[in-house]
Amino acid sequence: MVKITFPDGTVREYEAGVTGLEIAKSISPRLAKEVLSISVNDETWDISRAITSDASIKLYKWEDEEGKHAFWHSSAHLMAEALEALYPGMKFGIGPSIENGFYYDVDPGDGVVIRDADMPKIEAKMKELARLKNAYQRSEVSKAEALSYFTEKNDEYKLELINELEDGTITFYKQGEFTDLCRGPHLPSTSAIKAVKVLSIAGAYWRGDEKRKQLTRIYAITFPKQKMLEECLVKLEEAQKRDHRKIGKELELFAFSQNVGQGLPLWLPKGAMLRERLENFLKKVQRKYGYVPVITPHIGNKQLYVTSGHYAKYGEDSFQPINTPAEGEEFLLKPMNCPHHCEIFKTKPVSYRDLPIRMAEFGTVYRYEQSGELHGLTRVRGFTQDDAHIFCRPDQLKDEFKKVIDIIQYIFKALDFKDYIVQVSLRDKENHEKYIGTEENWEKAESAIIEACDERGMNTIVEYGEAAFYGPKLDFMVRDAIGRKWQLGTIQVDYNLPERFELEYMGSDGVKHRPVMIHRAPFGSMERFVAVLIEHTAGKFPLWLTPEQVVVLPISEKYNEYAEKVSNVLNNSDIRSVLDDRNEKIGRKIRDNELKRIPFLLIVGEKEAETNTVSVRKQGDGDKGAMTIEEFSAFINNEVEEQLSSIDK
RNA sequence: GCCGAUGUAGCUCAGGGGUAGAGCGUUUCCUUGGUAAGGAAGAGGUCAUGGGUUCAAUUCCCAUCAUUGGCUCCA
Repeated sequence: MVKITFPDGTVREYEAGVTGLEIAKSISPRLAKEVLSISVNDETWDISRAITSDASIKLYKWEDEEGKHAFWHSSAHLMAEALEALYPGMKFGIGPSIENGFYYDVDPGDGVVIRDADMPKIEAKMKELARLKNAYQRSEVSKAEALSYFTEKNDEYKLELINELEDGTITFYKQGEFTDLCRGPHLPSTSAIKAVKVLSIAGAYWRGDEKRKQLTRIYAITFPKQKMLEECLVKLEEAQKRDHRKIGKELELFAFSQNVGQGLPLWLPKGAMLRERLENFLKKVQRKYGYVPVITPHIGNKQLYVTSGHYAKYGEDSFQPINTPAEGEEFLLKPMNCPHHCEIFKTKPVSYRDLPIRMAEFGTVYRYEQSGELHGLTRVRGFTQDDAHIFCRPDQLKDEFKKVIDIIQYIFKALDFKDYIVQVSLRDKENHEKYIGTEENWEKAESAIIEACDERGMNTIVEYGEAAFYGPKLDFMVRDAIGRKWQLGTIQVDYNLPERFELEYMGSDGVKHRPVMIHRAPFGSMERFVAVLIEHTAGKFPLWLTPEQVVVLPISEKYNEYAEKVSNVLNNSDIRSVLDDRNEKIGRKIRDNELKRIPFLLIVGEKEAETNTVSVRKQGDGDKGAMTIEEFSAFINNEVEEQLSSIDK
């Protein structure tokens, strides 16, 4: 007998060799139907694997990440089996489960290309194989056996993986005709896989290394029920409707032109209005925090970036230098603002009493991003950073850092970004070539960030190797509509640029000292921030931000004059109002303006003109009754006021 | 940059070896209306660009450019 301890602490006895599935059966038939994997002493196992000694266990269902993982990982093997059947001789890389489904990286052999058009074929084969209800059979193999199996199969990718494993830890899983190197766990059989969708096909470098061969990555998702697949597809479709590229076009916020160049966004009037309001909002916050505005040119002498170290690191990712024919000087379109700000710091002697100096600039920068990386407004070649550099004394660093955290959290709260990830990006200690500066300064910078986060009680994740080349960062990441993570706000501690630019201040001791720099951008880039904002709000911006707050709709042409008067009165009291005097019926005007996500529609006809009132219609909420123009104007201004003041609470 | 996909009217898209279609929008006219699409008529396209195959290419092939799903990169 073995003693099995459950998560709630209860202990039950079972025959030695009992499986997870049998334990589930002993609890309830329903659980037995739903259980997908099990953890045995914190190791995840197949539910069909025999437990031979006392253990603490936890059973996982679809609702648990571990359960989904087993399901999708098993599905990846099923897909591999299907691919092997369809493309004999195919070689396999890795096939993990991911957040939403799974993929398999495969090498179909020279000259064989798997195209989008092949996706239905793969899907059909997977369904056909799943119906065979083959069991996933686990076996422990020696390294020699493992190597010989894949040597026979001529699969160099698997051989590479096996060579990195230790003998005695290697397991194979086999279902039907397909055997794979795998740690598991897997489902008992393929029978649970009822719904299959191959989602996309893409290239992916073997082991993520662009110098190595590019394999074909096939993304797919599976479910235990057909209905779940349908729901998932509907969700994907809904998410696509929030795509900022689509809404940006619909609402006339921004555009791209081939004649201007790829990755160079054009802000249309409404988008520019939105962005301007965001900028003004941040400027106001920054004034409160003691920032001073600076303005620097769009180009700078190449030497500036050689000094900063950016040129050595990113010279190739910059637009090529502009030459002055007479002097033969080289200028770069500025890829970042910090060197310019360092030069501002140097314009006069600085005393320790002057610090911290907080220089802020909405600085437009240009980077020659790889063409395959460009994406709507989230990844562009010309963008505006809400940049600032704080020059401070070492003893002020942590406090300044915390204040920047406060600003970013304030901004995110104001725009209702609740789900964000705060990432501490540290250096990869193994990889010295990636970074500049002394060990000592890196230690200081990294601990300053970690301590500041602790003192602000922040929930952070730590990533090694994600630091900037000159210093560690704290990054605020937000997901877009289709689940991709984007870095928005960022705070970076930098001991290196002050060194390179020989920045100094006079200390209280009468000796010159080196200041520390904090680079920070709460929005990150205006372009990316607006993109994510569009996707979060689906284009329904908060009243205080939206380019058009009110549209006045006359019932017929007879009331155009009154409607225009209403609109003018509102505009004069700082409400952004426009007139829709098209020759259309009222129903049509309401529909069109609702689709444009206008927060308030004012319907005016005979009644309203006689009584100096407006009929108010709130977006998505229908008729709200009549008000006088003054009442409405006060109401809107009050709403805006309240929205903004509620952020402070 | 690499692998795949896409490129037809302002927008969303259909079509297909014999030089093109729908819906929406736009223009004009009719209509003057009460809370999510009033009616009619018209304009609008070197079918991304450049080559090739063919009697004939927007359609097939190749290249380029742009967009796009990923990979790599991201100061």
